[in-house]
Amino acid sequence: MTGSASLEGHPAGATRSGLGVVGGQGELLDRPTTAQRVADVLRERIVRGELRSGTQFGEQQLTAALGVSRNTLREAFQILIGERLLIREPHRGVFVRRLDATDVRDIYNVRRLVECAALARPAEPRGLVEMRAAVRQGRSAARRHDWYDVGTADVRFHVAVTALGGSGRLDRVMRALFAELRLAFQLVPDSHVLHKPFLPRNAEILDLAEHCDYAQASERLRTYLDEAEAVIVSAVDGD
Amino acid sequence: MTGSASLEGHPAGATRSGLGVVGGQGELLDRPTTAQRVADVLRERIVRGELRSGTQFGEQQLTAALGVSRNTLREAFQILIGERLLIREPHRGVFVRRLDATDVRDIYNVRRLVECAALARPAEPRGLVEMRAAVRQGRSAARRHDWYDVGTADVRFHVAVTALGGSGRLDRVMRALFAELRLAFQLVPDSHVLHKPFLPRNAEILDLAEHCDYAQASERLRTYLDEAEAVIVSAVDGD
DNA sequence: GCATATTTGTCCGTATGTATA
DNA sequence: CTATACATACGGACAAATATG
Repeated sequence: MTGSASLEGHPAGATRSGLGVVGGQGELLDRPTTAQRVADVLRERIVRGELRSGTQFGEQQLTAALGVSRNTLREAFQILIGERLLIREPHRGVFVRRLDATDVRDIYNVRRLVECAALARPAEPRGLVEMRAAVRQGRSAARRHDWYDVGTADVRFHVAVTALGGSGRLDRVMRALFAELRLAFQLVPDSHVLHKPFLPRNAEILDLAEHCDYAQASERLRTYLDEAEAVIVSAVDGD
Repeated sequence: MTGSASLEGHPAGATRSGLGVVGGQGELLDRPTTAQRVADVLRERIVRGELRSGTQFGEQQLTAALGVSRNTLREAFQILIGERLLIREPHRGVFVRRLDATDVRDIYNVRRLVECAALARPAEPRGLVEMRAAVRQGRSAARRHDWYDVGTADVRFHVAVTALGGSGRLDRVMRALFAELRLAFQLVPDSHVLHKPFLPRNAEILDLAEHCDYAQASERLRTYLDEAEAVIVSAVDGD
């Protein structure tokens, strides 16, 4: 539906690695395998909303479009299923995950627990720098009315908050959760209604953290999350 | 090395589902695919320590031992790589993950953040029941000197603590983390040194939670985690 | 309700590149 | 440096389940 997009011009020969710009998070320092690159491409498309929730991933069609074999494609599926972006219905196929209100509430439960805990402790300067950069990116994107990019900046901000927790594993897990969150964002018809009000809230939270008022920052973040959850849930229910 | 163990007697024909008792956490209500069951079997073996850290998973050998094709096996690999139990070294193969001191510290950073936050709030009765059952199981296993099972009970206890957070996604993520933790347990030569001292600590934490002293319970849990981390890290460094 | 077509699930064979003895 | 072993990736085959007429 979203047109055809080859992975790299499918070089007929096997075991070829094209460019592979994105690279996700890559296990260690490996140049990604084909399945990884396929997963990266599909993840990007899902997150951007080019592949809407519920759309089926026909194996036949995708192998043709991406220029990879069915086996490789299925390996990529397993990666994205593990990240909960895809869901497999046995003998029926894999689909872009469709979130309901319960999912949204669950995601925000995780965020409240993890992010608030991470923010409630003295923040490292590096983390604050990244948060500030995210706030700037968000404002810039809002001026351009690029609401997808506002969402990207928002995610970047909260990834930075998570990083305050000081655990690479937590970062990785939360990054996957934020990808799922993009699926939730798509449930809200007009993105600016969702993102615009929360732009200054991030700035406020950053301000409090910079003034070392971590308790207050954490508290503000909690109400932020409560309200964001309410906006999305109401959009789902009212749909 | 650990002998051969067929998955189900490899029925020659394709698309057969054997028994599949374990079932992990299953996406929804699907009867697991072959790759899922293979992943379940391998995960169990890794967690039990039958497949030690660093051992290579030869595709050729494993396909023969499990009676599945290379494609299916590689799908299972992707699942376990996603759970960080296996690691892929490009063009060399996949290996059981080998944890170092940094990994152990990282795991305990996550645990401190998540578990302490989950425990610091009013606990649901159901959660306490599960925690109590875990304590009982731990004591019983200790009487039998079954230290692996003591470890299982310990994990069960802390899974129950995590469940207090009230998020299915968090549970899932932490379950994977605890599987990784079993890898860390294996770094300590004699398990009873690791597990025995922490048996009464769980009971103490449970007691505090049952008396609704959540702040104190969370605090106790934190020192518990600090000490457990120290024990494992010292075992790694002294190795 | 039944026959048929399509798609998934799984296996096998093979070619190629990479690492290692 | 060559040879060997193995991982990577492709393509084709068939059974089984689901969708379709």
